[in-house]
Amino acid sequence: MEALLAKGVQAAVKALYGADVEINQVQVQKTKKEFEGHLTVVIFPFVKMARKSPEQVGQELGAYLQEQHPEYVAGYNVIKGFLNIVIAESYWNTRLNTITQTENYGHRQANEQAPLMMVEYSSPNTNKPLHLGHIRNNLLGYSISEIQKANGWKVVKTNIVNDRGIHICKSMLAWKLFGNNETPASSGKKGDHLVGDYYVKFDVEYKKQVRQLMEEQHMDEETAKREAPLMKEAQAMLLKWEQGDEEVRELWKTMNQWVYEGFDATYKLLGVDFDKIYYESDTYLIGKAKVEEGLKNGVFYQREDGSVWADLKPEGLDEKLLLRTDGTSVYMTQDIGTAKLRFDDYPIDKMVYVVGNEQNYHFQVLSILLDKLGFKWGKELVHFSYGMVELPEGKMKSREGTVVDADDLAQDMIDTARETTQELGKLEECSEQEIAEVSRVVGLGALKYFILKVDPRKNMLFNPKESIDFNGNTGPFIQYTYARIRSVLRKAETQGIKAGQVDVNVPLKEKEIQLIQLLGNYPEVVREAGTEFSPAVIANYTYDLVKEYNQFYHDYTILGETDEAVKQMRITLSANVAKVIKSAMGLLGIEVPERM
RNA sequence: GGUUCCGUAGCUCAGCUGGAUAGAGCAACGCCCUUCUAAGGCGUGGGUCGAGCGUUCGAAUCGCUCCGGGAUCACCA
Repeated sequence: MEALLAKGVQAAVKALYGADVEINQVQVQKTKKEFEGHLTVVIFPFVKMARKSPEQVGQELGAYLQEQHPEYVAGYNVIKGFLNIVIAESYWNTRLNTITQTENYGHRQANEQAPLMMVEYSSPNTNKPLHLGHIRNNLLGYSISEIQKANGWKVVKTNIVNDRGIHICKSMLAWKLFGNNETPASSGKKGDHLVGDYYVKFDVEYKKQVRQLMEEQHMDEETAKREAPLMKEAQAMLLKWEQGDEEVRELWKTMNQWVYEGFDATYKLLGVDFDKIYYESDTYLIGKAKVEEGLKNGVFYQREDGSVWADLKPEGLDEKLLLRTDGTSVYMTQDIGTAKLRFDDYPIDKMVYVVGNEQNYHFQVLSILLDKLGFKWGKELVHFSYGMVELPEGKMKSREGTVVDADDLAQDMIDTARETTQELGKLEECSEQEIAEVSRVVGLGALKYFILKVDPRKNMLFNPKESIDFNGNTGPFIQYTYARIRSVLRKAETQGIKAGQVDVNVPLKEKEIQLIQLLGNYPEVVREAGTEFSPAVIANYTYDLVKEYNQFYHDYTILGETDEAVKQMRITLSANVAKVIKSAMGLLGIEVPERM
């Protein structure tokens, strides 16, 4: 609609003033509520070429448009430098009919030739359970994948598990020393939590040793940290792992397996999934090989101590280490290896890394290095950089026990949803199974919406003391509206009325036009969410739509309407709002209930 | 210190490719269920858009300076 009007204005300016204007110079926006009209043309850009007052130009353009396009321009008014256009009712009804007919409205389906986007997200360490920060990562990763699919990309969701290194050895060692063969089965603990507990146990015992060494042997802190027997043992274990020591590898496999089972449960609870999972233990050697290849080709250089570096000073950055003196790999080396493996596995056109903004520098460097190594998508890789989740006290710190555990939080939300459901007396005649399902959907909806509605780039605050809301600009508010519409539609169906084509001449209330206009914007919103990499765009749009619908729902009766054509239109309008809510929430990974 | 992101109502956030008197939600107070789900709707109060200068017909939005905060600049991942 906006585009159509913009074109009309462009032609009008040409006809009236003989001036050529670029289409993007024509500013068409939604008319503010206080004024009459639906779309507004800003006319300041044309006053110079017309050499008339803004008022006059507005009048002339309005008159011209109405004369040339009576099929959609029903009227106009000019206030200051703004030309407000009233769009014809028949146009809106036609628009509604088009939306009703469109399959997968707002989505562009990928075809065979569609480009392939790989989205890496989650990427956990196997030494501790997922926390709130991971929740944001997982929700963003899943949602942006869905959004890009809706924009016509083929998407491969991937996860790189950091399954090796000193941190896992710490958990393994602590378990060996203090674990008494505890297993998830024997203790009933979730595997990732169990392993995480031993990681904490290591830290506690290690600190004791450090303190002891400082007090009894008068070491300074640095030395004590290095000399503590536990640390030395962990390092020895890592070495054994690298050498493929059977016993160490066996324990490593067992404990990682526990963690994976735990992660899988969390992923399932959150409703996120992956098409392909990579493990760093499989990719780090490939990274080393790739770096050595780069060394041979003169892309990198070696220092006298044997370490390998990339010189990024020409790019305005510093030098970057890629292989240590002892030849072992670092984080960057592993990411290069993973990239190589992925490149071999898939015809990747665009690579997206969903990783926190604390790693902006890392990805700036990675992009340059991949490009230097000849990965065609290296230069164009997207670091979907998102802000931290902060607590009122600041950053979450596992050592201070301030991390918000992912499983606990999700479960709390579901429990709260259930309590609220009971307090409000909803679902009283439903089965336990149905209540549990609605509680799950609503609780998770509240959590997901809370996270996804804020601009991903920004840091966000989570206050555990003030639990996540279920009223206002929230997931449940949107879900509730959906359930309400579904309820009306069910009743309509028992009366034998279904959504369908509406009479083009049916009269429309302003609120109804507003809704059709909002529905009409959906495809553009999906597109913007894709190019901006922002699920928040979808969330905020849906909130606006739902808010508008609730006002309509409050002000007008649907089933009680006596004019059959109007009734039909309202049912169709409602059905389309429900359709878009469900679609939009789907892009956020949020389910919608039939009743709540 | 270099780089970079951020600063909008008491709180959490929209708005930022310049456009009309800066919007929501929460919290506070008041009203609306014999009518399709009140997890809803309506209303009241609450703002030097961190500060200043500049560009412009027009600046929360663009540029510069400053103030305040975060991240990062590891032979950690």
